[in-house]
Amino acid sequence: MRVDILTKSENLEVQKEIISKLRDLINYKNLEPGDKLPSERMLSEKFEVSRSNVREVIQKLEFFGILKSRPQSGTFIADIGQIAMSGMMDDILRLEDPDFKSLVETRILLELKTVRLASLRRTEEDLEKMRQALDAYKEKVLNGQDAVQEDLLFHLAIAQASKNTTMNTFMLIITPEIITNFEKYHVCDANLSFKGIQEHEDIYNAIKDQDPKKAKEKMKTHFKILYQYCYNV
Amino acid sequence: MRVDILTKSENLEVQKEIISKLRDLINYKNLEPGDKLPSERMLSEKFEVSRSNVREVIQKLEFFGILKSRPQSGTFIADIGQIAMSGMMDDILRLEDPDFKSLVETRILLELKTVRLASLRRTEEDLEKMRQALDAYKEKVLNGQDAVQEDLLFHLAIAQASKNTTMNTFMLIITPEIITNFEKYHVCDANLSFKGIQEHEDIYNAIKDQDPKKAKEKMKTHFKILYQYCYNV
DNA sequence: CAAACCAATCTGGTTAACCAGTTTTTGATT
DNA sequence: AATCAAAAACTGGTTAACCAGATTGGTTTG
Repeated sequence: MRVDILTKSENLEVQKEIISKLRDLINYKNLEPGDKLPSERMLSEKFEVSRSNVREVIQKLEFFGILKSRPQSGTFIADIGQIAMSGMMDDILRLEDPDFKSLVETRILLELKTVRLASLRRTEEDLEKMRQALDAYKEKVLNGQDAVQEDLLFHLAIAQASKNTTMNTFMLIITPEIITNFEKYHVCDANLSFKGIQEHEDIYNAIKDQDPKKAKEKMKTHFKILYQYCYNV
Repeated sequence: MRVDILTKSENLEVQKEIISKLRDLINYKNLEPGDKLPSERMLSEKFEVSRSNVREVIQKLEFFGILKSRPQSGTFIADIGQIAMSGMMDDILRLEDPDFKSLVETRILLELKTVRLASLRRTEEDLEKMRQALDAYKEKVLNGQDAVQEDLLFHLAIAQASKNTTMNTFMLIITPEIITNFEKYHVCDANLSFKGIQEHEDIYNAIKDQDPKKAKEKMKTHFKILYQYCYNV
C-alpha cells in the first residue's frame, strides 16, 4: 500500500486544479477502464503546468487505485470504471485535513476492533512484543517521565497482533498526529499515566488469555478517560 | 493528508533497506525530535543510493508523520520522539500488502460506524447526494447491468455524510481494491444486486429519519450476504 | 564587546536532459 | 496486397544541473 502525496499548501491547490481538469478530460473523451491517458508531457502542456505537477497528481491517483502507470508505456485508467473514478475524484477533491476529533473517533473505532482480533489471533511472539512495550511504558511512568510514545507503541503492538494489515496501516497513519495532539493539549498528565499502567496490564492479560470480550471491555474503559479529555479540548 | 508512496516491487526493497539504515543512523547518532537529518545528498552518498531513492523514503516517512522537511533548510525529526519513531519505523518495515479478507474486515468496521455517524450528522445536501447515487445504482441494476461502482459510490456518499474526514479518507483508500476484488471474484451477481436495492433504500431511509440504530442494523444485514460471499472465496 | 551586516555555503525543491523499453510507423521484400 | 524486419517516435522513469531561500561564520561597525 502506498502512502504518498505532497502536503505543501500551495501545491495542493495546483494539484486539485489538475485533478479537476483531468476528470473533465476523462469524462469529455469518454475514457474507459484500461484506456491510456495522454502522456505526461502532453498533459503538462495542455494544463499549462510542469510535468512534475502532473506526475505528483498521477502518483496520488495511483495511490488511491484510480490510475496505473506502466513504465515506457503509459498511464492507464484502473479497472474500477468511469463512474466510480469520476465519483472518487470528486471525493478526493473534497477531502480535507483531518481534525483531532475525527482522529480520536477513528482511533477508538479501530482499537476496539484490533484488540478483539488480537486476543483471537495473537501469537507468542506478539505477546512478547506487547510485553516489552508495556514494560517500557511502566518504567517511564514510574520514573515520573512522559510516556505518550511508549503508550502508543503498546497500542501499535496490539494492531500488529490483530493480523489485519489494513487496520495496522491505518493505525500507523493516525498515530503521529495523535501523539502531537496529545502532547500539545497535555491529554496525558502524570497521574493519568499512572492509572494507565493497570489498564494496560488488564488489556494485555485479556489478550494473553484470548478473551476477546474482556479485551474489548478493558480497552473501552481505557479510552473512557481519554475520550472525556479529548472532548474537553 | 498525503498518500503517496511508490509501489514498484523492486524499489520497495531498496526503500526498506534505506529506512532500516536511516533508523540505525538515527539511533546511533541519538537524534531527537526537532533535530536535523543529514542532507539528502549526504544520505544518498552514505547509503550508496540515488538521491531520488532517499527523497522517496523521506516523503514516505513524512506521510507517516515521522519526518518533516522544510524547503531550503533541511529534513527534521517530527515531534513524536525517538522511541515512537524507531518503533514506527520497525512497524512500517514489517507492513505487508493488504489481503482481501483484511480489506473486507476493515470496510465492514468502518461502514457500520460511518452509517451511524451519517444518520446523526447528515445534511440535506448529503441526503441529495446519496439519493442520486442510489438512483444511479437502481437504474443500472434494473437494466441488468453490473453496478458495483454505483454501489460503492453510494457507500462513499455515506462516508462523506459521516463528517469524519479520517474515516472518509480510509474508505477512499480501500474502495478501489474492494471494487477490483469484487469484480475479480464476481462477488455481486445480478440477483444479489437486485436484493441490494431494497437494502440500500432501507439504509437511506434510516439515515434520512436520523435513526442511527436502525441505520446500523440495516447496514449489518446488507453486509451479511457480502460477508458470506467473501469468506467463500 | 555586542550587534549588524554580508557573503559563502548548504538546503530541499524544481527543471531539463537523458535513458531504456515499448509502440507505432515505415518500407522493402515476397 | 501481405509480411515482417527495422527504425523512428513516444512512453514513464531516472539522473544531473540549476534555483531560490535559509543558514552560518566571519567581519565590520557602533
